[in-house]
Amino acid sequence: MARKAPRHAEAERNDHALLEAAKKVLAVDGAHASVATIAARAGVGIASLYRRYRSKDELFQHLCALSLDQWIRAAERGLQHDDPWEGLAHYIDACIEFSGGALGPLAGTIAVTDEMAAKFTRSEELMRDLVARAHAAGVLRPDATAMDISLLIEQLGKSPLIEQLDRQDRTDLIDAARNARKRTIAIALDGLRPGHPQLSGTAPSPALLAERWEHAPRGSTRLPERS
Amino acid sequence: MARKAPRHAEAERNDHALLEAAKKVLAVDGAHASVATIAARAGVGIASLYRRYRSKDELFQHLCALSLDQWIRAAERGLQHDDPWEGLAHYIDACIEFSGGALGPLAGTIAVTDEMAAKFTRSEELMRDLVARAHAAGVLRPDATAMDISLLIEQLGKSPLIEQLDRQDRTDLIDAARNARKRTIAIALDGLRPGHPQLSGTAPSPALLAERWEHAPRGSTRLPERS
DNA sequence: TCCAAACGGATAAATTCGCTTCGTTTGAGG
DNA sequence: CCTCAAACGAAGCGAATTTATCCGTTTGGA
Repeated sequence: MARKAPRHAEAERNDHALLEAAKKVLAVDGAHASVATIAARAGVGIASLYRRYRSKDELFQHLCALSLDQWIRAAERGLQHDDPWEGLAHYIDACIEFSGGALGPLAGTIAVTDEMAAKFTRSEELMRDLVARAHAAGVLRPDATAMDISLLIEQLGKSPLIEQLDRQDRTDLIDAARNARKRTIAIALDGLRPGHPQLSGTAPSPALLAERWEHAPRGSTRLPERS
Repeated sequence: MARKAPRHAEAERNDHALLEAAKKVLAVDGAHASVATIAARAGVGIASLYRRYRSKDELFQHLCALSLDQWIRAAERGLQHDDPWEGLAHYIDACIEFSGGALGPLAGTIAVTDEMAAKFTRSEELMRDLVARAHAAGVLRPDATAMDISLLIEQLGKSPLIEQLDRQDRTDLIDAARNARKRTIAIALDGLRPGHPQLSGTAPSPALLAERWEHAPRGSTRLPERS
């Protein structure tokens, strides 16, 4: 069996801290976030980052894959809800909450792995179900498509005000800002209920978003097995 | 009298192109946009930028002041509308359209001049009127405050999808993306109409946003007279 | 008590940025 | 058709970042 893991526990903790830190820093600094900032925020040395990920891009790819997992889980939990509207609303809330607008800036800057593309497809299917169920129950305005809702999530996930306050360490105000955004989200959700005038223009094609995850410029990079 | 302006016309055209380019680049690249990128996008040399503005910050300050003017004009035009709801809706639409999410990332990175602070105060007053009028006419949900609407505008102004497409020069898709965002905006506007359940939480304090423009770290920098 | 595994931070190498300097082009007045 | 000041574009400079590596130190199970 032998000496395999003298500080295995610490390594795993650091791995988690790194991913959490990367998400926060990405949300605040945008796509040009530096590895030094991420490592510092995680409270680890830079070498610990490069011991797990061969490059900055690989870290971001891993982060994307994990976020896609969260989307999938959120959709599954939404479908378990008995009330179709509550299920959809909780899904939207959850997606806005955990993504924190971190993935938007990343789009187009990293190579898309096969794994990521597959997870996106799965997530899209689940969401289509979620929306179809709400439509069938008549609790969602008929002219709102899954794409409309995806875009709404992306729009609301990124909050310039919260990012500014975060950047300036105004910890006294971010609670108020988060509360304020909750109200904005609630307003948008109300706009999704039935009983509103027909939306103008044609519904956006799902390809608009899908293209982001399907476009795989180079042979997919595979992450090394871990754990 | 004498030889005063051999190429005055070209200079003025370039000035305008610079400001327009700065807004676009800021929206796409965020607050770390470089002067080289801005000058290139405007189709002028770097020196032409520094001949008009003593520094990068001064260019951004001027841009902010101009945007605040646009906000004010949009609010005034909204108030001229006979229909209180139409006036408010057009105001929101206009603000989202021309700001393009350029000012959000700028917040907190440049010094706030007295001029900017004054213009923000004026813009805030006009908007309060706009909202009060809509409230009085009963065409706006009573629990939505001016702050709620300001935040909504800021949220919807910045579109990660459009920015990504812009960055990648996918000119074939940005029209579709803009149309898609129009739908998102329409949904949010519907959520502002009366007849929805009470918003949870307390209304955000106006200070949340105002603080951004009132905070004047150093003595205000004045722009050199031009024209 | 070992010693492999994991650690952190200094550091190398390359890039990027804000800004200046400089030689060239332009176009209205004479 | 010259003249020449005003405006131009772009190469270049030093300072500051950024990615990634190297190496001496710490840790904790066998």
